[in-house]
Amino acid sequence: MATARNAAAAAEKRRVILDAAVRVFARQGFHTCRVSDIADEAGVAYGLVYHYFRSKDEVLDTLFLERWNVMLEAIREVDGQDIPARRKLEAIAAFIVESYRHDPDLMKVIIVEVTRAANSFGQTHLGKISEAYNLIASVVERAQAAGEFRADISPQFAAMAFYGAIEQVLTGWIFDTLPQGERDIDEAKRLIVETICGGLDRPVER
Amino acid sequence: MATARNAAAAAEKRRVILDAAVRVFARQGFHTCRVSDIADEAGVAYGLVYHYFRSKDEVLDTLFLERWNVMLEAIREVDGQDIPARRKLEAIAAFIVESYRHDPDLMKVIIVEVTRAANSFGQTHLGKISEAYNLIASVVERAQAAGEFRADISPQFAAMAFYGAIEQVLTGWIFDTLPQGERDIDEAKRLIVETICGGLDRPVER
DNA sequence: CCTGACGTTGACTGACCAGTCAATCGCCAG
DNA sequence: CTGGCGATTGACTGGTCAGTCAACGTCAGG
Repeated sequence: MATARNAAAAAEKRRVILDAAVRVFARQGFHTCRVSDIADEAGVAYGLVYHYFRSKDEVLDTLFLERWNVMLEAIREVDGQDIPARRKLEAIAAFIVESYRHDPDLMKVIIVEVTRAANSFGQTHLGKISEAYNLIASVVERAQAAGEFRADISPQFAAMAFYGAIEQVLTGWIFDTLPQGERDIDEAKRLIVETICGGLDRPVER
Repeated sequence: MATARNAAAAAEKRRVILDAAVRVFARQGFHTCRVSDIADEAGVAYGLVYHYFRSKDEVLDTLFLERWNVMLEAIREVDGQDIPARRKLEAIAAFIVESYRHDPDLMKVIIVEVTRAANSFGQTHLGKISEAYNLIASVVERAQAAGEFRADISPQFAAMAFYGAIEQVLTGWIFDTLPQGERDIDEAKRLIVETICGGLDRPVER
């Protein structure tokens, strides 16, 4: 049983390092922190980080991919349900917002260091990031075909607006430009979808 | 007249360095490039960059502030006009889109290295950046008071969605995630406002 | 108890680069 | 022609870190 026990212990150590990295990246930023900061935070020797990861970059890559894949999976799951498109967008927005509520540090790292860092890591993961845009775009496209959404706005474009609005709101929370009480966070789920689907215009009476 | 001629020449040299920096930052990114790259691109000795700027950071700060202030001024000017709110948002979107068309490299640098780099330079310029959000929010707020826009979406929030959508579209162009023919760029101005104001929902018949 | 494989350590190295500075240049006024 | 001042040059320095590696610890299986 030695191997199994070791493998489990090794996986745990790896996790400890990843979790420490999230805190350090969130606090200091990826470029500003040193690998030794991660090791210190994890309570582990400098070299051990290189035992579990090939490079500092790989630590961030791992964090990003782990979480992003979960999100893509969630979007696909929502997309498969037989509900109105607007409900789908609500579910997607809710998932992302809840991800933030559940682990703000991790979301901060992913958004600030990868998603919005289109130059450095965003470049590397452009493909993965685009997958999310494309999934959203296809939700919109099918909604247009079904007559749920107006057809004169390109789905790609609508996806950008939708995702852009979400990311901007999270960024607002991350950098304290927007209030982030429990109430505000719940309210945001509604507002995002309401803004993008309903629009700002005062509706002609119903 | 020595002083005057020198002053003009000095201002020109400074400009040459700034313009070179835009190209280098756009091509390689701020963190990845060396100060010597800027000097080379400008056809100037390394040390001269430090004659005109205190630091590498100051070069980027200057580029950002120069352009951002022009934009804030433009938004204020639009806001002062006596036109419907929707027209104001159209004008703001058009201004930003045209800024991109006119100098994509500069806009790329500002968005990628400052606006979206909320960790490094974004932090420094958070105040300036927020000014833009606040101006947009106040356009929305007054439109709500006047009954032009529905009142159940917070102006701050609407501003985030609006600005977020624009930035996401520019980012799409910058990283070739969205098509950027002349037609697409013109179309974008309309689509951004149409999406945010009109919403994605198929309108109940008019 | 021994052995060897693997987890763990942290001092060290090599590369890189921002910013400095002493030396030179070029232009103008007197 | 000359003195002087600001523009210009680029070699050099100091500090920083990512990544390496040789040594040490631990533990399971023989």
